[in-house]
Formats: sequence, structure tokens, C-alpha cells
Amino acid sequence: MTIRFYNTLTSQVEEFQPVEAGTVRMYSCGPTVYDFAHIGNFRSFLFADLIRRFLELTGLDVQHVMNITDVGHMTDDAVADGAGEDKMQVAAQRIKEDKKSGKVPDGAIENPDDPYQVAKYYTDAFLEDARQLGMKVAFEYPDQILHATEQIDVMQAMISRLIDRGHAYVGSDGVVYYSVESFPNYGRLSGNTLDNLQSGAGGRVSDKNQATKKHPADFMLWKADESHIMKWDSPWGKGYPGWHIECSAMALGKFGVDTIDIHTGGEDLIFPHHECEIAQSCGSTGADSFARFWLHARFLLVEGEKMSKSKGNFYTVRDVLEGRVTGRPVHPAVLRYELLKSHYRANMNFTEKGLHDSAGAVKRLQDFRAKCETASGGEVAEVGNSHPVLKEFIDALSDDLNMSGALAAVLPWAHETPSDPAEALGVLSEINTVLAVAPINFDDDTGTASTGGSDDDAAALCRQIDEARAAKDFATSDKLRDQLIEAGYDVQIGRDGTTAERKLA
RNA sequence: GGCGCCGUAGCCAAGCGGCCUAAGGCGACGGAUUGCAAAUCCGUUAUUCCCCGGUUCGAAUCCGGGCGGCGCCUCCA
Repeated sequence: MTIRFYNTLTSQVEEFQPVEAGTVRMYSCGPTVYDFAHIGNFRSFLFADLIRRFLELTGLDVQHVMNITDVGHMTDDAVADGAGEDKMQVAAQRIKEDKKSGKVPDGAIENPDDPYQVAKYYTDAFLEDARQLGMKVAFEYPDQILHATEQIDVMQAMISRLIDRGHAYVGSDGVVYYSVESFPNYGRLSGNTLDNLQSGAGGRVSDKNQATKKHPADFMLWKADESHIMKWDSPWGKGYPGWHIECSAMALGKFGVDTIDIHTGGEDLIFPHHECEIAQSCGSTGADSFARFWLHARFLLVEGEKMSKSKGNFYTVRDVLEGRVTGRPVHPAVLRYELLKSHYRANMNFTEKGLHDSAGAVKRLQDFRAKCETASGGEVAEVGNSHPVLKEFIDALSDDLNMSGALAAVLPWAHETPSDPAEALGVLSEINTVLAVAPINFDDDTGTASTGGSDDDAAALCRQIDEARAAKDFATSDKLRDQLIEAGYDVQIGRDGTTAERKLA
């Protein structure tokens, strides 16, 4: 079996082999914690989770590291090199308003003016979302998820090294800049070479901001700024690190190697963020390459449009799960499936209908598991990756994560009646180590979200339906049934009585 | 202006030169089941791959042109 991924660095599909046989070092750009993560963020995070789980299924040991950007960068960081509002202060404002309107649970955050509390508030929310959606790295927290604010010393060490090696300098404004001209490969990842950048600048870069830099594309590594809400001592004055340095420093620091295997992120990070990461990392280590494979997930659209706050289609994970998008709670497995089901390099269109489709697929897989468990008495047979269904699943994913192809192997199979239920259960379990929707976690709980309403009430209504039907009072039983459906249940009326199952979405 | 992606049935979507008279899912339709439904099960559902040329014995797949959609180049997953 050959694993192939599309590598942004070379713009082609290449065979994947880890540097060190058997072990994969993978770094993913994680969330900023100034707000709740939205579904677009999670498309990219779950994409990383998919790579990780798939590689593990093939027998590789995967070390997956992610960062949390909790340094309060500026809203206009790059343009004016640290102008604009501080994002932590913007967040503080919002939390205060939410507190007033009762949207923030009591005790969740004492003092919104403390940026560390703001960061913790949103970090906790992110981790909770990530666990609900089955992100493996979130279960390993805090071991594999690094906080930028706890790695300032590592960043400073890298900045010093860059200065020593002639890749960075202190500008006339006292800001430490990376000198892009010192790094000939700048632009290799994104195609934004210095020549291209110049011709494409189009008057967007104001001369005033550029006066202190050697080259307009030079970017900030450290800025001394006493007024910044979060600041640390440094050889270049008390201040804060640039946006790009954290990922370079943390990735190399955590893994302790010069070259990692895979680096992931959203497509928007290709430039400037990842371009700058390469310049910093290679500049400081002298290695030819920082990450051998760069994998980027494309953006998610909502009902055909780019997600944005102004369009009102900006959905957080919570919005979806708690029913604020569809008017009905959505099971986390359904959201996970929805965000995972289409190819990562295609723009996926998040729609209510898509969510509904996903609910059907997840239900099929969950029902199939239940059917197999009943038939096998819970026995799970060991199966090898050569089992036809599993092989087809793995082969499809090996081909640059062809999820549609992988699902095409699983879905039809999952509504057959298996001749060997224990074996089927074994296959499903293996497949589920990647899909993680039936059930959602690798632990054994079903990952059921609190969806409001009580299943006891539903059971009581079922009983009433049975009574009404026994009395041939169909008008009443129909009314009760509609009531249950309205409440979000699938109602099954059969010979053995009535049961109600909560809809997944 | 620079860099890049995409265009397959009502919708989502696979396909990587011959096994394609094109996977899989949703929907729709017909049937079983049901008091009627829902769920479930069985079956049907593109002679055709945006358009026009070209290469080839052979193209949805390669090349050229056109039309259409989208992303990045500025904080952004």
C-alpha cells in the first residue's frame, strides 16, 4: 500500500513516507482563542484528525501537535506591524456584553479584563468542542496541545538564533523583523516570491509602515510595546512575539528535530503564515526543509457563500450542535461526518440538507453496529487490513484521502446483513477508528450531546400511543405521534409496541 | 496585476487514457410493511461527463481555446 498526499509545496500528489520509519511527526495550526471556534475552523482541525487517524490505521505511530494561539495579537498585525485593536481586548468587550445578557454561565469567567482568563475561557470551549467532535489530540491535552503564552522563551531563543544567523534584524523602530531577502526560498510554498509580491502590491502597502523595514515583505518577530495587554521581557524590550514565530518555535521545540513530516492548516494560512514559518524554521536550523508535506484544507462555504459575520452565516460548533442553525439539535457525530465527508481540497458547502444527509449515513452506521452487536452477542473478531471492505476503505484514503471513495466502500456494506457479525463488527471497529462516528469517541461512550428534552417523556408518550391504538383511537395516537415527531423523534409503531428514537439532526 | 483551484444526474460526490452503456449518498418514483404514516427492506433513477477544437485505435480522463464559479495575495481554518 502506498500513501499519497497532495503536497502544497510541490503542487503535486506525492508518495508519503515519514522521515523516521514508523513514526510521523505532524503539526497543525490550531485555533486562536479570542472567540468560539466556528465550523470552518473545525473542518480544518478535523481534516488534521482524519490524517492522523488514517495514518494510525495503517500502522504508523503519529505524534500530532497543535498550538493554541493565546497571545493577544492585533487585529491589524501585519499591515501596520502591530496597529489596530488588541484581539484580547475586543474579546473582553464581547464577554462583558455576553455576561450582561446572561449568555456566559456563572463562574465561567471572573474577570474578562484579564487576558489569561479570556484565553482560558475560549480554550476550554475549544477543547470541549474538539472532544465532542472526536478530535483525538484533544483527548491527549495538555500533552500535545501547546499554548503560545507558555512558549515565549522558545520563541525568543529562535529569534536570537535568527538574528545571529543574519536572518533577522532590529529595525529603526526597535521592532525585530525577519529579512525575507536573506532567505532565497521565500515564496516557494505560496508562489508569492518577492518579485511577485512586488508586482502585486497594488498600493495596498503604505510607505509609512515600510520605512523601518529593509524590504516591504519583512515581517515582525518581536515588538516591544508597553501598552500591549500581554507582554513579556525580552532582549528587544518588553513586548510580544509576532504571529508567525510561535508555530515555528513550538513545532521544532516540541519535536526536537529540524524537519517534521506533515504540517496542516487551512488554505488561507499558506500565505503569509506558512511561508513565514518555513523562512523562520529553515533560517534558524539551516535545514533545507521544515515540513516535508504541507497539507491544506480548502474553505468551507455556508449555503454557497463564504462564511462571514456580516452575512449572518457565521456558525460556531455550538450553534450547530445546540440547534441554532437547523432549529433542531444536531448530534456531534453528524457534524463530524458532515465536515469530513467531502474531499479536503474541494470547497465544501455546508448546508442544512447536507447535515440531514449526514444524519442518515451516521444512523446507518450506528444501526449497523447495533445489529451486528445483537447478532454476535458483542463478540468482535480480529480482522486484518486485507479484509475486502477495510482494504477498499484504506486504499481510497491512501489516495490523497479520498473520503467519498472510502465511504462508497462502507455505506452499501453497512446495510447488508452480515454473514459473520463478529467479523463485521471487527471491520466496523477498524473503520470507526478513522470515521469515529459510530460511536464518536474511541472510548466507549456514545458521545451523546445533551440535546434537551427528556427521553422519559418520549417513552411515556409511546406508552400512551400504545394505549390509544389498543383502543383503536387512531385520532389520538396520530396526534401523539405528531407531537413526538415535532419534538425531534423518529417514531416506530410496530407489533411489539411503540418506540421513539431521537433524530440525529 | 500576481499565484492557484474547480465545472460529472434534481442535489452532494467518486472517477487519475480502455473493466465507464460513469461508484456511493440524498432526493424522487414503484413495491413490501403499516389502520394511515415514519423508520426499515427490495427495485428504478446520467448512452453521458460546461462548450468548441485537437492528440489517440480509444478521452469525463491528455493538450489548446472559450464560457462559468471560487480562493489567496490584508487578520482569517
